Amino acid sequence: MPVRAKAATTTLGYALLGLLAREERSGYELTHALKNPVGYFWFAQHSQVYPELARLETAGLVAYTLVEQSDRPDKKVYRLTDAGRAALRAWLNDATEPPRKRDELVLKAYSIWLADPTAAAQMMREHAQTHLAHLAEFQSGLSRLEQEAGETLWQPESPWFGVHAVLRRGIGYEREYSDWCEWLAQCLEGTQEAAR
Amino acid sequence: MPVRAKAATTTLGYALLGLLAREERSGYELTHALKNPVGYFWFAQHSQVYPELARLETAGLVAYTLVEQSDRPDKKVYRLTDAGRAALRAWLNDATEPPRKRDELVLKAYSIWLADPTAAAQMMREHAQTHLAHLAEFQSGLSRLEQEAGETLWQPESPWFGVHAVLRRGIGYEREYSDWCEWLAQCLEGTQEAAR
DNA sequence: CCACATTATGTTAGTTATGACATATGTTTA
DNA sequence: TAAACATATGTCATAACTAACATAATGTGG
Repeated sequence: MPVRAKAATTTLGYALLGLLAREERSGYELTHALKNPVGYFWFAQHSQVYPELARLETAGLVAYTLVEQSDRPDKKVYRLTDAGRAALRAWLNDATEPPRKRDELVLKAYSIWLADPTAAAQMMREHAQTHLAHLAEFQSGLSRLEQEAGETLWQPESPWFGVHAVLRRGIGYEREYSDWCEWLAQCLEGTQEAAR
Repeated sequence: MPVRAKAATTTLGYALLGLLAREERSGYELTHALKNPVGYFWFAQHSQVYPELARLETAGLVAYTLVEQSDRPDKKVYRLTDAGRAALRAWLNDATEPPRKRDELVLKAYSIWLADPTAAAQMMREHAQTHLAHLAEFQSGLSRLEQEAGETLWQPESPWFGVHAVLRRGIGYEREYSDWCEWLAQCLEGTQEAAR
């Protein structure tokens, strides 16, 4: 059974290492990569990314090369060191706590009996739409991945496999979320017979 | 379209108000209530609850009565004020951002191509079990609710309806999560033909 | 009888995360 | 021509959150 060892960095640090394990990137690029699809399950703003990169560098887990640019501001391109790769691998073996979720909409659902049912139903319908839109994004991401990666997206040693796994999670999550919103909307409208 | 108004308190504050809208509770009881089922989507420790209650009291959203006990330490029993109920209702109409998820296991999945597939598969199987256990808890919670609440759990004006909604979300979430873990484990073991 | 758990309420130090401020260059759009 | 946008890297004040410290009464099990 894996044991939770003393961490070499924060979880955000491992997120950055996981990105750099695939290719070299600047802080700016890492910040943008912390959107779709990884960032959909771990996110940060540049104000967190830059200091974290500095810490990772001090810890010897990443190194950077200053790239001078004439047309744009210069940038620091970071890469994973051997120590960084080892730390990332070690983290994968550590025990992981199930996520502690904080979801304001579910919290509102708990008090929804105090709200106007018609307005609440409309609100839930809007959220259903939002999550359907996210679902569509993930699904088209998976389609693109199938084009790009082919069979390698099923091979556990391939970096594409990691993207595949995250996209699958996103697809399941968004589908379930949107179904729940829709179910709740129907209950609120009193057309819940169909939903039972 | 609902607009995000200036908040009267933090989200944790609304969680506490939502609990107090149902019945009077002490800080200690609120902390424990911030487990199943509400707390499964919003949690806090007592070190956050007590100061937040003090702030809510200063803001006039809750009031308390000191209950002296001989066999146990005295306690402060908090109740919702009219202003508190109004603030809670107003919050329900505010726009809600979709939750920004932070899930370390999904983050690990992104880098899982660097791990030993056999060990990783075992890890995912353990997580599948954890989420199946949570699923069972939610399902038995729903069964108990059906006994207690009867038809009222389908009525949008009933406090039970809020519990019902949260439990439904929990059931869907945990089922989906556990399915994903299982799917990923099969992929890692190379028995993914069944999973495609 | 000692250790531990439960009830009960707080504080404090530290970490993590957010939103705004700050600066600089070049390109595109209205 | 002015404004907005993209690239690029940082800082800072505050807010939110965690883990540990602190206290105190009673009940329970070994």
